Amino acid sequence: MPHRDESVETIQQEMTAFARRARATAARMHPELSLVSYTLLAHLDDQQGCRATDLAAHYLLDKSTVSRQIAALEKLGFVERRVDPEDQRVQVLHPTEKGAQVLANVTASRRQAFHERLADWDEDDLNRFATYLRRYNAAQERLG
Amino acid sequence: MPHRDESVETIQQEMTAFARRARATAARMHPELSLVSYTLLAHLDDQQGCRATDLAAHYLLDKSTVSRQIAALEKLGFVERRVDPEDQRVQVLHPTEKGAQVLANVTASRRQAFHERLADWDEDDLNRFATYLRRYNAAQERLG
DNA sequence: AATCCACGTTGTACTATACAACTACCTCTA
DNA sequence: TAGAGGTAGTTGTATAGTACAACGTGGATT
Repeated sequence: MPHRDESVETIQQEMTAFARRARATAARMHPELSLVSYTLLAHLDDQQGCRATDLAAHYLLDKSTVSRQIAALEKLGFVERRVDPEDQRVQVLHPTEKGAQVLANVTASRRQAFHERLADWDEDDLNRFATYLRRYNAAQERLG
Repeated sequence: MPHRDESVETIQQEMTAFARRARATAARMHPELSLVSYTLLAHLDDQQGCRATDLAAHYLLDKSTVSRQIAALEKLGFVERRVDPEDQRVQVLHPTEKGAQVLANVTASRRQAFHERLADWDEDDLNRFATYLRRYNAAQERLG
């Protein structure tokens, strides 16, 4: 059984390796929707629409970044804006039919990739791994 | 106990969330050395020097990307090049004294951050989490 | 020697990102 | 109710990271 420090070291190394690779892998697998666009579109779908500001706050992105990402998604016809009648400043963002479709495709294909990677894991291990990841991310959010 | 699919779904979500955040977090914590530069420099340190081509192959980066990263590290005085006397085309890259110093600092501070995030984990959980991450990354390397 | 291959650099282009300045609009207060 | 101040979003500008293609130089093979 390795000492605590060794495990932490491994976790650090593996998380770093993963982070380094993730975007490129995602981009290779889904040229039509980057990791960030995917995430934003998924959030819109999940929340049944929200504001650019909410996306920025939720994902710790600058509002200008979100503005441009959304502009790109709109240009692709994946997102539409509906001005809030209550407050003319606000645009509520929604996936379009087409956007929802693409999102569904990418989600399915991502899900399949994960299933393949995890195919030979048994159910207990999967469950524990999922729990650990949630715990780790929660701690990271808490501590910055 | 969640079903297999739910665990996979959680793993996917959490890995994605982590990947999205990682670079920005690293950049905030260590403005002096990006996640990529850090990784490259650490590899040089670890391997006691290697070629740009080796870095590119190991990290799946284009050689031009590595070339520019190394150029930047050299400009900062963190890396030096030694032309291989056996083959004039080859430059063996090494961290400088200064580079090794900075690397050590960043490593220490990253390690501390991980220790903080994982402070309230018990030893068994840490060990299992480390094992799972290694296994996951190995599978990802295998399957692309 | 001629050809081919390996190593690295440079030109070019694109994406993601931040910060700052700006416009338009809302809200609150004197 | 007019002005002050705050909020939502866009645009200008700059930077980092990345890839691909074209190239130069030097080693290896035939």
